[in-house]
Amino acid sequence: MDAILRAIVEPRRRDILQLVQHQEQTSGDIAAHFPEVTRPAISQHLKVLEDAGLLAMRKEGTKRLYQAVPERLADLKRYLEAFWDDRLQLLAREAETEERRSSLPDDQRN
Amino acid sequence: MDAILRAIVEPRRRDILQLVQHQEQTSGDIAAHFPEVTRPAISQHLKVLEDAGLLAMRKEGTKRLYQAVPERLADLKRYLEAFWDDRLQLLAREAETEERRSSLPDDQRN
DNA sequence: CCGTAATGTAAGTTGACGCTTCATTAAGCA
DNA sequence: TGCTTAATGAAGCGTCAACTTACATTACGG
Repeated sequence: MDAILRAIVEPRRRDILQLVQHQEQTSGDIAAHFPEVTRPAISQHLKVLEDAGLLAMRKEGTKRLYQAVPERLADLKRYLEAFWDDRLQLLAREAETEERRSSLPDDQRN
Repeated sequence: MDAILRAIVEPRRRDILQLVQHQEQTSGDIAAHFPEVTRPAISQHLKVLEDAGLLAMRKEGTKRLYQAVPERLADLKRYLEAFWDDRLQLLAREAETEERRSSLPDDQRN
């Protein structure tokens, strides 16, 4: 999950995700949308996105076609929903560090 | 929006956000939950979160009380909804870089 | 085979950032 | 005023990641 978050934080990678969200694109096509950086840079971004499971790749001759994997974005969406909606993680961490806090003067009301 | 995304990518900052999501906490209280790092480190994280608008601070004597700003998280939520649900941004970028692609040999089918 | 096109990999540079230590501000209190 | 507590500021360090240039791989077409 951390990998997904790190992947989509980079603005360039978000742009790439947008590009291949609804149709396959070759590495070259994608790179052509970003004249400000070189092709290897795009290649590296594609690798990060693929490793995070956000992109699927299939070869066609010497070309490589990339496309978004919507399920992974759904995973992220679910994670964030949980993040801002429930306090289970908070409680978990509370219990985890409870003992260390016993030296504190206040905030012992739970 | 980029600031918000960068802020929540750091796992420690997500933990901090959880801590102050439903109740105010002093800087010291927050730092006490993270014995693995020093207080200045937490201070710096708090500053990043505050700059991103995710945290509100109020002084009380020598203490500083922090609390999450739910509206900012809502902003992020809306942004992500738009991100994976519509292709407006894709179309915008297409139009933006259309001219540069005219030198390419392929992919001229739209 | 050999050349060329499409792409990825390797190595190195640079800037950002999370962290530590040390110093500083600010408030409360004798 | 001067001491203590709560907290940030500043300088410096190490690591990571995004980028570039140069090289390697893979597949097709003569």
